[in-house]
Amino acid sequence: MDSRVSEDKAVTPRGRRPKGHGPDLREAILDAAEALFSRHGFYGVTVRQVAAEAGVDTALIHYYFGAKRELFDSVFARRAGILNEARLQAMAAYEQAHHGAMTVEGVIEAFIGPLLDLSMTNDEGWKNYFRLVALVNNTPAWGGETMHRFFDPVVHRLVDVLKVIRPDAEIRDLYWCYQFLTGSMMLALSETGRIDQLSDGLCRSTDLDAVRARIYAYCAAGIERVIERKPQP
Amino acid sequence: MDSRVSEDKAVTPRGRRPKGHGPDLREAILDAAEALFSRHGFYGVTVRQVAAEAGVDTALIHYYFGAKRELFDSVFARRAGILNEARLQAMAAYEQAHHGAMTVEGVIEAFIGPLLDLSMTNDEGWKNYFRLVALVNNTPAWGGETMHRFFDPVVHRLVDVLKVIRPDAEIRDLYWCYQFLTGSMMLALSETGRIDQLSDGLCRSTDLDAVRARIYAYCAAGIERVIERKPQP
DNA sequence: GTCTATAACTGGATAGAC
DNA sequence: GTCTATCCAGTTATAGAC
Repeated sequence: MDSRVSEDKAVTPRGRRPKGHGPDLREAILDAAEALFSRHGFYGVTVRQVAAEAGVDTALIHYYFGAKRELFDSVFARRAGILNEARLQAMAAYEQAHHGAMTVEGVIEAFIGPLLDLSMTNDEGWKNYFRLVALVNNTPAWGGETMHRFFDPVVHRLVDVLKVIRPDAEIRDLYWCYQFLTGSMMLALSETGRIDQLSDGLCRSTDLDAVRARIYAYCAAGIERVIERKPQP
Repeated sequence: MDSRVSEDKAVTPRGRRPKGHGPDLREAILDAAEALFSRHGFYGVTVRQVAAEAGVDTALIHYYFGAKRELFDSVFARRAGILNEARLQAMAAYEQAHHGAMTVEGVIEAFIGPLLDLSMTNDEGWKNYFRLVALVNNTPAWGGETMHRFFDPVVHRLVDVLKVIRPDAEIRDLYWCYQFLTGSMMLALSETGRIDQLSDGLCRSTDLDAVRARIYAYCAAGIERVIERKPQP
């Protein structure tokens, strides 16, 4: 790293890493923002609240990230890469291990499994992140475009693999099935507490083992039935 | 209905009907609020914006509905009754017409169909309303509780009927399947435009006929497979 | 890098005229 | 019922001290 910054815009170091002191404040801010945005949405959170939660001053947030919207984008982008990598790897591993004998359910497991794994990590941040993605996913205003920017490649990968297993499947069916699947998956990962009240405590939305035990079969069966019936023209 | 209101709190007529002049401003305000809240969420909309959209003054909104939150609740409650009524009726009709020969897919159609029907009405308001419900449905902070207050009875009805058709089914499986189903359904009804970009125009999220042609089969197959496999203890 | 202070503005809500 | 005018709490964002 060159110590002389010469003269390329020496104004504000937006997006710059902090020097390297003990507790990384930049990450702390992102964690706090992630937790709050995921529960109340972009407009439901103030920069002040994020600052309070992170134990820093509001000015510092603007110093690191610029405007509030840029902070939000940074939160969204932070884990997207890791997530995509994990999913692509899981799908590649499944293909390698089972090529010639791949099943729809197997592919679905490779596609959804990593999300459940990450959500069950000690890192509570992943739960918040998935809540955030779910929230963005059904934000009509700008959600579609955002999802598109970050997550399309993995989905195309899924569709491609399904097409390999079921060559007769109509592509449009696969896209619609993906949409059904992602709706179920995102709601489950949001852990909204709805099922707890609905079932009067019989099911708990935090019980991701229960989700895992059912969602692969549920989605796979749905996909199979849709692609196996000739759709009416 | 008694015409004499005697003396019960003659302060502000919150929640009162307007006298009976030409264009019903109260409804216009609700329509505007519905459209805006459904796209930007509660915090993403200002009372001023609602007023502008409805062509009225902000003061009038407070006159009719009180605080902003009460306006939101009024929007949410307005169509809930009609919707629940339509769904209960569709399910009852299905039961009557097919008792003895009910299928999972038939029940699911009775459960989901009315939403698609209403969304395809000329009344654009229903589309906004479903977007709003979807948004509330995965709002971790207070969404679960709100859904619970308004929509639990229809869901219990669905679960009961499914239990009749498949007496061996575990109740917990049915609740989880309902959650998967509602995630798919709400996302589809939100028409976020995501699938349009994802599929590069091959599918359009506004194409509810395409949704209808697939979602019944998808959900029914999912439910059947989940309840037919013995879950591991 | 981090904090203090504050500028500049937007929001919800109401009082009171008509 | 409806609008005008306004209050004031709370917000983003920045300038500048340390």
